[in-house]
This record gives sequence, C-alpha cells and structure tokens, in this order.
Amino acid sequence: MRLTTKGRFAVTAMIDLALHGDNGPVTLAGISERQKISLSYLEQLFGKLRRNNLVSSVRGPGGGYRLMRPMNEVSVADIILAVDEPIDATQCKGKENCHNDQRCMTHGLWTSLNTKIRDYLTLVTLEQLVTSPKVKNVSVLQDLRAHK
Amino acid sequence: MRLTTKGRFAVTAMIDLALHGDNGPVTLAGISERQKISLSYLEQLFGKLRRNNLVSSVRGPGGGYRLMRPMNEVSVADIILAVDEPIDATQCKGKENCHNDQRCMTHGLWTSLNTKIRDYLTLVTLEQLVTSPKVKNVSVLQDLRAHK
DNA sequence: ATATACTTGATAAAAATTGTCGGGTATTGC
DNA sequence: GCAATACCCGACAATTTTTATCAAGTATAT
Repeated sequence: MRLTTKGRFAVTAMIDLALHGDNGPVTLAGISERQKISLSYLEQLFGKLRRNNLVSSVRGPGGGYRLMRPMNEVSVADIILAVDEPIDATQCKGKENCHNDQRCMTHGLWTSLNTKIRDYLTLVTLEQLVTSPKVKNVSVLQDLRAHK
Repeated sequence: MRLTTKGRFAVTAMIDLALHGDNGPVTLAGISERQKISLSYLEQLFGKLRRNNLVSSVRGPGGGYRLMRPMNEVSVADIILAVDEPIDATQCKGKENCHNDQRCMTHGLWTSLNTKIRDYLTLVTLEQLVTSPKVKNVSVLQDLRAHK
C-alpha cells in the first residue's frame, strides 16, 4: 500500500465521478475541469481503474465513465491499489535467502503494519466519502472507529 | 501523510535501532548491513530523524545513534512525518480562490481522510512493533483496534 | 601530541517516478 | 459525414527517490 499524490488524484476523481454520475456517463474533460487534473493524467488513471473493474467506459458522444459497482462497495484501498502499483520495501522479495533472522523479522514487522493500513483503508468506502456533510471541513470518518 | 518506501525504510531502521540500542549507540553501517539499506540513504534519513528529535547522534569511534525518547512515545506517524515531507494534493493551496464549491468539497474530503490515516498511525508505537511476537509473520497489531 | 580509524554531516550525481503535452486512432450519437 | 468522446502512445519536464563522493568531528592507541 503506497500513498502518494497519484492515489489522491484517483480518489478525488472517483469522488467526482460518484457525485456526477446521476445523469449518464461522466466525461474526463469534466472531471479535469472541476478537479484541475490534466486530461492526459486522468486518461492514464482511468485506464487502470477500468482494467481493475472499478469503472466502465462508454465511447462516442455522450460517453464517459460510470462506476461499475455501487458506491458502498468501492473502498479507498481499492482505488489506491488500482492506480498505485504496490512496491516491495523488503530486500528479500519473498525469496528464501533470508538467513539473517533479524532482517526477516523487521521485514515481517513492516509488512504486518502495511497490512493493517490496507485493512483500515478498506473500511472507508466511496459512499462514506460522498455522503458525509459536504460543507464542513471536519473529519469525514469521525465515527468510523469504535473506540473514539 | 505520504506513504512511500522512504517512510518504510525509516520505520524499518528505527525498529532496528530500537532492537540494538541496548549496548550503546547503533551505527548506521550496522543498520545498513542488517536491513540492506544503503549507507548514504540512511545518513540522509537519520539527518532528518535527528533534526526532528527522534534520535540523537554520537560522533567518533563507538558512536552512532540512540533513540531520544522511550519506544512507547515514538509513533509510526512521527517517523514517517519526519522523513516524508508532507505534500499538498490540493490545487488551491489554502488560498481563497476556490470559487467552485465542488472542488473545495472534494479537497476537504480528502484532507479529512488524510487526517484519519495520520491519526491511525499515531496510535502505533515503536514499542508495539518491537515487542510483538517476533518469529511469527502474522499481524502485529491484531488486537489494537477494538472492533476486531 | 599526533596519527589513525570510525563515524556523522553535507553535497553532488544518478535513477526512478510523476505529471504534462501533443499527436494519433477507434467508436458512436446526431 | 461530423463531432464528441474514449483510448493509445511517445516524448518531455519536473519531482522524488536512491546512490556516490567528499568533508569534518572525535575517541583511542601509540
């Protein structure tokens, strides 16, 4: 799970798509103008989103993109994983040549944390982002986690 | 809050430092060999960690780095924020020229999510990572979150 | 004291990633 | 047919990540 501007742009674009998807497909040109993301970049991002079955495309006039699943079945993790190829911060890439226990240990610790972050972002759906109070700049997910 | 290999390397290095800090300062050369991170890169990372008061340095033979705070007072968020300069994914960088409500809205939503991720990583301390069962490759933080 | 090895600290360079621009082709509604 | 739109590609600049190189400080032995 990597978290960079690339993933942020993808999340922002998906939110825009979710918000404007009521009247047929949404054009990338529209998203580009509203969100100030370059059209070329959006094309790259939506190519990946489409190949990951998060959106579907309609060509020709009146065409554009549609969400392929209901908003409550699309998580932030889905979006980020679709556009941000996961990278491997460990040196022993799954190989069995890790003789030094210490090394494997810390790597294991890290990958565990990594899993936790992904699990957390899996809980946040597009629907939650879209249906939150819009005008307030407060936290979207304040009530998501039980112990707070 | 950005999450890249840079931050991962920093977390891994800090875990290594916490594990080997019992017998005086830990050298970057040692961390480099154990974790397979280039010495030069570690030098840069620890420069930032030092400037953020997460570690202190001792020069000369027998020197190295020490944790500056107890392990339970160092969070993963602390480490990542120290080395990974936060970037601004919004286009209207705090300016008031955001006439399009739609744009500001999604930006607000994103920054909220961003805050949530940071809050989450703030709960994970170095101590939790280090004292977790070492040999198992299972999740480190399985019991951290109440509703699971 | 002085040399020497060890180590941090700083800067430059190389590699990888991110983002933009421009050109094209394919598809489809009108 | 025409125009709107997705889709694909290559080139490029900007940024970030990673490595390489050099300089400076300091404990220790001699």
